[in-house]
Amino acid sequence: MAPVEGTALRCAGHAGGPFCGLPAAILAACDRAKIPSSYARGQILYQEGNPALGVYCIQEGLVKVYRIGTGGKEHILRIAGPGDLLGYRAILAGSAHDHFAEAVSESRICFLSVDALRPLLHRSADFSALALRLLERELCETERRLLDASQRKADERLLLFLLDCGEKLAAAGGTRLEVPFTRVEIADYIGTAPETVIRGLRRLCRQKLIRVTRRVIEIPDPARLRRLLQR
Amino acid sequence: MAPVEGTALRCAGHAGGPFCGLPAAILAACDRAKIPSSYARGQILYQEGNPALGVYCIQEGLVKVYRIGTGGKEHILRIAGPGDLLGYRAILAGSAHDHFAEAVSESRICFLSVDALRPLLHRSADFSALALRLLERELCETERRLLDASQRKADERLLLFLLDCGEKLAAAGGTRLEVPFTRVEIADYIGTAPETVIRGLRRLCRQKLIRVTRRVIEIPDPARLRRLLQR
DNA sequence: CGAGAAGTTGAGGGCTATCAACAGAGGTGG
DNA sequence: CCACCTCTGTTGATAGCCCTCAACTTCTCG
Repeated sequence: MAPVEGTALRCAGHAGGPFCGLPAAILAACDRAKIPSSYARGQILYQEGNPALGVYCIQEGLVKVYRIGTGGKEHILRIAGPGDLLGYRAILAGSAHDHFAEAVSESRICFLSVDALRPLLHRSADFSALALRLLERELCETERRLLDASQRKADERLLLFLLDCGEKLAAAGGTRLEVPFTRVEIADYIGTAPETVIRGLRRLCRQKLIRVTRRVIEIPDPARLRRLLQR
Repeated sequence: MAPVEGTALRCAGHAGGPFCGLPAAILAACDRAKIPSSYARGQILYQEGNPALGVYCIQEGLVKVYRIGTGGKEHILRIAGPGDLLGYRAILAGSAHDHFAEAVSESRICFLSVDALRPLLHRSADFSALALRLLERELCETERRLLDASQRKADERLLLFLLDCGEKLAAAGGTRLEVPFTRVEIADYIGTAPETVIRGLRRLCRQKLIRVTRRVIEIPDPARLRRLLQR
């Protein structure tokens, strides 16, 4: 891919980003229309029921995407990181948002209003292809999680969470993770009780597989953890 | 929608079918290309790893879509019925199938080869819109199941299965279901053990909420079951 | 410093997986 | 037609995972 100047591309973070492959003209248009802003931990991007005003492209930070289930319990559908695009589904479906999006760490996020996007949407088949790619990826991811939720024990799901987090946070290759999630949030993500998360972490500690100090988790040997999940 | 003659439309089963909304010319082309055939219970439409040869449109019968999880255990991702389209995801992604599709009851299913489809695919934006709708629907459904898998007890998931089955099978409004699934398959769908399914059914029987004789399940008052799930 | 949130630990119990044994149905071959 | 076999369904017993509750500690922030 030719190196195209413009922050829309930089928003995507890297070559694998969502906008990768779009024509330069469209990238430039997006670039002009985008509104960058900062979010603190706990700030809401949008809520269930909100009308879809545009899409959000994460430049830096992590965002939790969740629903409220039975009994007001939060369920985290997905954790979005740099390069991920949020809020596009409601626009595709022409409906209101059906989930919440909330920053879990200090984040820099660009907003692209639907008004600015609409003319491009209708003019270019590239956007359909983009949307298809995004949906497909999200669907694969969700199906994988459904399988894990059905067939894995809580401890294994915790392991999966740690490894996933490792990939999202330590793209640099480091094994020391500053996990921005509370124990309750981890529990809401893997579908268990916070106490179970704590005891799971403790067990892994005792087995010298990880080291935990507050929100910092070190994974000396990720490959070893992955091996535990094989069988 | 104007009534368009052609079996492609009839394949879709009803006005809400997947092809609904496509131009008549495309429908006619699909109609010419389709190959109808019959499947017995247990017959495989395609397997994980198979190259994507085309799409399957279910005219009659039920098909289970599943993966093999840890320890060779089957996990049913979805149950497809009349009007549902299968196998299109591998074509969109340009990859091999990543799951299995198998008839669970006597079925009539039309096959549309990718070769016949390809020229249409590239020529028409309608197909993108169709694919987006299908993916979106599938994703919503999967997310709902993920939530249920994480937050509902096995008995509640059984209830959800029965109600879903009711909708799929008894479109005529009847409350008497000829469920084509074995207890093991029900267990694989809701993510539990077959014994748990059996005991759940028995408990519902004792509470006079359903009547079970072999594979026939009667639900006198679906609304009452649904109310149990509210809280 | 105080209050509230987050994290931790222990005890208890319910849900559910697992194992084992058996009953019934359906299909096959003699 | 019957014997046999296999697959499915069923039941009971047992064990273990994990949820719930409650108390307590630690951290954070005004």
